Amino acid sequence: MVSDDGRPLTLADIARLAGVSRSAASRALDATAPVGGAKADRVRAVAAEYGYVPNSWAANLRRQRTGLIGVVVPRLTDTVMATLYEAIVEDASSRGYQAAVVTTGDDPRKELDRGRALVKQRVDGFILTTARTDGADPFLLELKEKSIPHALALRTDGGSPAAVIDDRAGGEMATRHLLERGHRRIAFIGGPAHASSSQGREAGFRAAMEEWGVSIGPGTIHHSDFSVDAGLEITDRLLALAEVPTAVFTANDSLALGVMSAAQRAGVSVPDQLSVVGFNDTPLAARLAVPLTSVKVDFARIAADALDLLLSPAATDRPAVQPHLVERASVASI
Amino acid sequence: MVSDDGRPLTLADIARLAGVSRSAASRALDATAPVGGAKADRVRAVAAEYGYVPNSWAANLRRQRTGLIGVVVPRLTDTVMATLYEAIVEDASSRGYQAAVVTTGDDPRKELDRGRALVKQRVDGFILTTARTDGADPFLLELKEKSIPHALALRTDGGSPAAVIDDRAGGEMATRHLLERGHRRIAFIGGPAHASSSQGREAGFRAAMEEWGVSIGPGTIHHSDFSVDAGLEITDRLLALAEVPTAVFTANDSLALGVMSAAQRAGVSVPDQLSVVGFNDTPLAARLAVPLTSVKVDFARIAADALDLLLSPAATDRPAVQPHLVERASVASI
DNA sequence: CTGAAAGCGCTTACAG
DNA sequence: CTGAAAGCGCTTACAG
Repeated sequence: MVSDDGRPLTLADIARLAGVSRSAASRALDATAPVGGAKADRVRAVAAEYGYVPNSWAANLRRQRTGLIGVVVPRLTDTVMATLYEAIVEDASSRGYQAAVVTTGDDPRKELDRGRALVKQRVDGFILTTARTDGADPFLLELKEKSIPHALALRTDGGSPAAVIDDRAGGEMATRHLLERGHRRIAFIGGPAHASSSQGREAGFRAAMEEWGVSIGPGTIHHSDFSVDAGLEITDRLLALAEVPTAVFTANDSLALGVMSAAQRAGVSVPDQLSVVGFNDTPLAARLAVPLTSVKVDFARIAADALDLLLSPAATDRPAVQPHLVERASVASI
Repeated sequence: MVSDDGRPLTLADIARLAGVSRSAASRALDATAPVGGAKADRVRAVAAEYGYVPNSWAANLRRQRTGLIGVVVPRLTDTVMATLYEAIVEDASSRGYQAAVVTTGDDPRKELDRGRALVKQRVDGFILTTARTDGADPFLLELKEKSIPHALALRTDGGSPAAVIDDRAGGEMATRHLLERGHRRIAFIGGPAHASSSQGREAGFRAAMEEWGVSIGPGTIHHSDFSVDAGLEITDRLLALAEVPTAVFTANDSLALGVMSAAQRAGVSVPDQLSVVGFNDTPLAARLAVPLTSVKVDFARIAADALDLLLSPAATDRPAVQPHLVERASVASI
């Protein structure tokens, strides 16, 4: 594994041990186009015997790349982002890449600063979950302008390659589920207005309501920042309406959690007086006092699609990943 | 920022532009021991003007280091781990290091595999949150055996350098708080028996109970895997005891969440019939239907201490970080 | 303080 | 298929 002085073996060591030149050793060990021949076999045998691992930083220096992928997320304390990043790290690793993350706290200024720092670290490309449809995303604009490879995940800006969920289908299935259970006064709580994910889920909500010929009540559509606090606050307002909704569909599970907390604080029983459907099916959903019905998403698939888009020059946009509804106890029939 | 061909400027470019040798340019730009003189000033002016950023991978290759720190955590979907990792990334970045994370899912086999993969990537050192006091930690043993630099965070194995919380003090303050509110039948739910964090919190619990001359009831001390599910399940057992506890102190917030969910499912009111105190004060604690009283921890401090231990050759063990109690609505007086 | 030279560990035209 | 040579972008003894 290591030579006498405790340092890792180098290609030169392997070449010497196999009795070939460094060039031949390098070519024999090249994973993409391994060369044949007796000498090459000997090199591979020696490398395996000594557990030789190429110094990928040196190789990348020569190849003029870094093997590093920059990942930009709002925060890692959001379970969705943590799940996605874990999946990216794992998948990237299997493709011979490393992933480096920066968090933006939803601050475009911070995103620009920290994203640029990663550019200076010479990452080979970026995966962003921070895309906006309003164009107010300075870092993404900079990537485009400088032609730095990038792919979007979970959210799209309408232009760049993006690995996304079929948000509209998810919104439809959640809303239909509530309609089928007899609900008619259904509220929707979305995320930020510039997030395509929230837009799609809202579009699905509206489509299902229209399909069933149910009108959307006044004061029952809200937007937010995807936080528990927003769910708490908006629910207080919903419960104060003249016609209180009997159900709420939220664009993520954090909002749903806020809805349920606010309902409980107000003495409103879930699901008897208020049904709730979330989105993402985060691990906590199943473990709440009242287990949450939620739209489940395959984040490993999203991660794989985003890496494909980034790393395969020929990759075209992937079909949106299909979510599905996981029914639990937070929805009652009326 | 870039030369005509679109590639980043190199040290050679800066040297040429400043009319000095590459050696002189390199020394002028060396952050640790910047050299004086008129030429050096000129180099710095030119570098600033063109926004030159050294290729740190090339520098590290020459310096025989990578500037990469490996971070090993059970999972990133645990808010505590996500918070700590975010803090490590940020702090490491300000010291000129990158952080690469691997997750183990609490599986020593996976930890060994993925940790070794990071060793092969030639990281300069490791920060682990997976230490055990029972010695059954093959990857940590390997790091010690091969003298690979490492520091522990949140948990100690009793030997390696470790940045930890004063868990015992935290356990004492949580338990005293319950005792002061009149509780006597207090249960404790810890984490894994091999986790020093859990051991310390339990020791604090026992010390406070003894200090107040209160005996610990049968069946009221439990260990777990720190999960919500464990909190749910153990609470079911606590509620079935002949003498049901009036309060529970849990070694983390996930367990506390499980306790509260199980209580609500069983129709037991928190805090009227059951008081709960958690540990870590994760963001969710304040946003639950019944806001959770919890022991707050400064994770940024832990991250900084761990990096100090890893990177400063002269660093001695830091004093354990002092937690403090955040009182909310989950504790009632009796 | 300065420059010429060597070298970190690798890959890749080039000529055979 | 193979080897000798050049070079990725940097740092650091060495001699002045």
